Amino acid sequence: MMPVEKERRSSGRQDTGTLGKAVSVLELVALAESPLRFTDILAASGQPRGTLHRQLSHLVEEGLVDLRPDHRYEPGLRLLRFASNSWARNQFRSVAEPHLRALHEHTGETVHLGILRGREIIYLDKVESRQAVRMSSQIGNASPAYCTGVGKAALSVLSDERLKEIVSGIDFHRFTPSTIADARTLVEELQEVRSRGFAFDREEHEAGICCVAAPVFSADRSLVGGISTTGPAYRVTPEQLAGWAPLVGRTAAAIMEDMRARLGPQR
Amino acid sequence: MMPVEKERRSSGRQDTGTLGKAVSVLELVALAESPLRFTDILAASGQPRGTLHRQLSHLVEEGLVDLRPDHRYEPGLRLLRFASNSWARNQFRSVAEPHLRALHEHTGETVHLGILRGREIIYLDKVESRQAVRMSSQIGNASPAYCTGVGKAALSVLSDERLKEIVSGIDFHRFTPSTIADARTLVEELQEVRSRGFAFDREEHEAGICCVAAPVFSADRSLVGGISTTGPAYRVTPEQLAGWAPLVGRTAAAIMEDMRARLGPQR
DNA sequence: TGAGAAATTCCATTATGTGGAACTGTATTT
DNA sequence: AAATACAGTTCCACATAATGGAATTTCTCA
Repeated sequence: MMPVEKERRSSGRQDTGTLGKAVSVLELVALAESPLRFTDILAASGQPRGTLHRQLSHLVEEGLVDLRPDHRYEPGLRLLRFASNSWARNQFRSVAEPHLRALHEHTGETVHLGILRGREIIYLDKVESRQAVRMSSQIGNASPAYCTGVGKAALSVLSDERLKEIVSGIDFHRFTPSTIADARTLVEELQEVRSRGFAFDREEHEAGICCVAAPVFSADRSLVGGISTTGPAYRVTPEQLAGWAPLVGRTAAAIMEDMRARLGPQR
Repeated sequence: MMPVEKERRSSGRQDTGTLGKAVSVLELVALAESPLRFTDILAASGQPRGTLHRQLSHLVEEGLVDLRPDHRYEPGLRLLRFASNSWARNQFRSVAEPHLRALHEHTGETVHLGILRGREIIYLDKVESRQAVRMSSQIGNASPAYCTGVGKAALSVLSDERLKEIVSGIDFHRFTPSTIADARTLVEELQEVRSRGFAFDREEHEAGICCVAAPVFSADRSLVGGISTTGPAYRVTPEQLAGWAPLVGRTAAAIMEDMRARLGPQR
């Protein structure tokens, strides 16, 4: 017998045993562009047939995944239920909400709230310039931190140690000609963001989209994120963005003030 | 040794093994009013210490649950990410959306889209009368089918067989004086809904809130739900509701028409 | 600073998940 | 209509990974 060494997962994933594998499968289904067939998941997951079949059965049984009559798997409604509560009760988000509205009133442009998770920014809230788009497609979406305004603002308040750890793991990708595409440039940029107190995104993630962002963080910096005002490049000039910066900064400060008041100073 | 018979879970839950237990714990955390301590979860879950601790560690590791510095567990951001995609890509919802808007334009009141899952209605979308409340606390929320307009509309299009199965499992609870509180009354009411084609909710779930709802379902009725127009009792008279009924019915028909066109007639 | 509560770690035991292979059902081709 | 290929499901000997009682560490607040 020679168990040698069980092939280690490429990403630095710890061992979360059976659950981890099931969640990988769930992720595959949840983030897929369209409902997947068993075979598709089989190929993508690298799991053996029998195992995958049981995993999916259990996920379906639990309502996390739905199996349609045409044998395609799609995310289940129970996910929505879980997320709905966590969103509604998220303290970060609920504290920030009125401030985001106010910021939107002043600027007339779209306002975002995002939070750093690993190397990604997850958008927690959004106030759109156009009318009611309830749970916008953006909420819950993730974007790389290194090329978004909110992301750079968030990164800028991390300790050098944590920052180094994160930056070293970034897989840079040029979304547009102005995307920052290497660690050195990013760190330099973040130095500037630190001294300025806010970050710009000049079409670094999406062509034609710019923003100003300011960091928001809990007292112990265990929660790090940011807010931003975003607009189309043709309408929002660099001067305009710079003009909004102080307001965005004050809004961020007000949110942190409120957080401290509500959550107590320990965090 | 006498393993006798492993205590069967009270609710008709199948065996989903390790995953099922982990999901129960996740649900506990996700649906809790506020972040829970380890001990709270321990008591609520009935799991042994060591086991629960590992389960939570794994959930945290996977990002489904967050452990705050004060040793309290709260739902993790990854849930949001999963749900965001499933919501945005949900075909039922996306087909219905423009129709919901139109219905809202005509009535001026809040419009809901809900889907039946077991004995509950899960709200998939909402167009509010007042200004932008993006992902309202309602979206993703669940309410009992038997006392909501959307729920009764959905139940009314089920086969007698499926209906019987569901009704027999309902745990009736009087939310208001007018809540239907027994199976017989419910079935009678559903007969009426069937012949009328739409359902009313006259303050049966929440005092002061009424609605008219019409069923929406896929061709094979594997997906069953409904749409409704809701308003406060003081403003929305029974006559007003009845007046809206045909419009709500036509909207539901239009949604089903679109679904058939987009998903093909098989479903 | 100490007592008590809460959280975390440990580890022998065994229940549970694993995965290769066989099987069944359903399209597609000749 | 028979043959072929492909997708989905079931099975079961085996080994891994979950279990849970108890010991240990860490927090909390008199």
